[in-house]
Amino acid sequence: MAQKNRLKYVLLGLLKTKKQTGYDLAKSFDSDIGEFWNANHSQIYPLLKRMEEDKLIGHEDVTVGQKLQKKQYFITNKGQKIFYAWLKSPSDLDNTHDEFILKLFFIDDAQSPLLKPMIITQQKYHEEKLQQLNTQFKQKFSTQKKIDQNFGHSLVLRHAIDREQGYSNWLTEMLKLI
Amino acid sequence: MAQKNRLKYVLLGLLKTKKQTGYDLAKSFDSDIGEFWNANHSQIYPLLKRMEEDKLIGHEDVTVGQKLQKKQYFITNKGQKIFYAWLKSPSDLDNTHDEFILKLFFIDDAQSPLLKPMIITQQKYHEEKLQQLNTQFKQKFSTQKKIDQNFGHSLVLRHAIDREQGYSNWLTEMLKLI
DNA sequence: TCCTATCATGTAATTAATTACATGTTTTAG
DNA sequence: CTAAAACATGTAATTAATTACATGATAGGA
Repeated sequence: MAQKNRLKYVLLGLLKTKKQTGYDLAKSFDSDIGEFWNANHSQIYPLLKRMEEDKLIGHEDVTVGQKLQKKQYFITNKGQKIFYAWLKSPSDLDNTHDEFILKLFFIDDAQSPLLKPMIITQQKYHEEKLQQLNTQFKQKFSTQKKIDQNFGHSLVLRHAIDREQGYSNWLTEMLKLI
Repeated sequence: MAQKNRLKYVLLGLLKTKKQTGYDLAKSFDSDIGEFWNANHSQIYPLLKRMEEDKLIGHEDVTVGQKLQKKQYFITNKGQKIFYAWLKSPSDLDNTHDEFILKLFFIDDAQSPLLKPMIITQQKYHEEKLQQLNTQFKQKFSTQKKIDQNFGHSLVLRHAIDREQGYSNWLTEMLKLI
């Protein structure tokens, strides 16, 4: 993919809640937000530098222990402005790149022997995912208070669960069809 | 995004059914396959050249009218082989880049005034999409025969419809919640 | 006959994103 | 005390993908 650069907004959104280092930001993609967005540190560090040049963020140097230098990034007013402008702007949806769907497209013949094993493998994968997401939801949103304080996050996780459930159902339906 | 290069397999898959020019292949992404995969001619032409060097495809020159030179590409045995190897290989799913979901993630407060207009805009979009997909399905798969001959394609379209329906339902649920 | 849409094929410049390379510090568990 | 895991920050090389640049032919309708 070229351009769009929505990662910029992700970083601003993460910095909106609290000051963080590039390392902290990179870690966010391993857990919660990683469910639907990804980035590695080698993309994040240079982007932070550019964003600082554009005055969307700033940083203060923090020394840990004897020598370790950390950069605590924070969002600026300008950063907040463009973040909220983005939030209010119309969203567009990239088409999903689901490799299984792509493969399926090329199976012309309903009787193809390839079909069944493909579906079963995929089903296993999505069922695991579904379970994992359900566990995650229970852990993160055990109380109504937690839901209210991270409302968007809870909606997004609920959506991911719905999506996986739908996928799973569709796969089951397919197995019946063939 | 960098690498994966599944476009290679898409082109092979398209050439599997019939000989085509780069132009024809590029057009495929405007219609059916474009629902879930994209590519433009400036990516396709160089890739075809590379694929020919790798002996996955070949071409014959066709002259139309007085001077127009077309290149009719066809798949080779080697191309068929790696295509079917790919079909049988395990699939992985890139995470979806849904900008609306991303924005939602950053709405912490259930009472945020941003929420409602965001959802309504999105709902309109997905309902249009759903209608459009339903029309497409009726047009393409009006008879059982047509379904049987393009089985994978029909499953994929059905999946896209399910997905949109699920998305729509989820948006409706959200509106009730807030 | 002329004009426009579609057919047809490329290259260049730029950006996004992944993988690999590179280095050093601090904390924690055994 | 020591080793490993986690913290912390960068750069380089490569590939994927988009947008823009560039050119020309053919078919069909007005």
